[in-house]
Amino acid sequence: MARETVADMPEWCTVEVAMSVLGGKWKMLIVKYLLDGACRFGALQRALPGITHRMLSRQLRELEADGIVARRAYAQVPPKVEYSLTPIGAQLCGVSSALEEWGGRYRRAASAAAPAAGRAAGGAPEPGGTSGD
Amino acid sequence: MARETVADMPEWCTVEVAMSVLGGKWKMLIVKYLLDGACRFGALQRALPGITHRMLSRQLRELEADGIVARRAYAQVPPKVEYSLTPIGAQLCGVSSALEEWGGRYRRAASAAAPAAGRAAGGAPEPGGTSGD
DNA sequence: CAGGATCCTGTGCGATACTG
DNA sequence: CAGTATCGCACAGGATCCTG
Repeated sequence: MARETVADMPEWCTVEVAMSVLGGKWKMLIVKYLLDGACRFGALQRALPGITHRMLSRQLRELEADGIVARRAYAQVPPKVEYSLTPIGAQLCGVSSALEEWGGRYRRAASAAAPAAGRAAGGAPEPGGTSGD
Repeated sequence: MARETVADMPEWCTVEVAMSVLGGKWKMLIVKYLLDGACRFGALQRALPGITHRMLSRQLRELEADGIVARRAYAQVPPKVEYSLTPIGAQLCGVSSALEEWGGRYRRAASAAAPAAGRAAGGAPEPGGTSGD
């Protein structure tokens, strides 16, 4: 068992609940994209550069099991499946934008501190500098 | 190499930037706790139920390298080290609260859908139910 | 009290190939 | 076009012991 403990976690760690559902490399990205509107499997894959067919499929199924996304399959000859956010999934809008805003701010700071080297080897984004917005 | 690509990622995925820094099981929890104010290693460990000495140490060092937390060591005989958030780290406040809010809402929904079984085996939090805020 | 080193394990994530 | 099965690696996360 890994993270089937949503309703099982103590009161104090609601963020842990959220992270357990949105954790991983792709979940948030998928959600963020679906916030723009429902779309097909193929469209999603095209939208997530780097994700494999298998991974997208798996993440989608997990999100579905978690009640975040809804799956609508059309009984056609060329299979067509549309994914969309459930109401609770749509409410991730706030999380997504907060993450986006901070991410942008952080990257800006990181770029300012290490214009040509990312931050791999200690290039921390200058704590007391560019972050003053 | 895993995630030393902060300043290296394309424009569209700021959330990926954020997730790469805050991903993992503990980062967000540590940040969330530090948002309450600076505190010592021991206090943090006591505050994070389940985290090991080693893990906390490692996560803290990673967060420090990422410029999220600041470390202040006192040259005393019983070593005393205080951790706090850097300015950019403190700005995670919004992310943290968004996550908390959604997490709470999600758990509420999950509990409503599966009052006695979590959601391990398909207990998704009723898409069209309690989520109507 | 803080933190590093070593060892071990589960699983997240990915490449490829096959099915309907 | 969408989904699944198998295989495999690398890494996140953890237990334990050792140092200043």
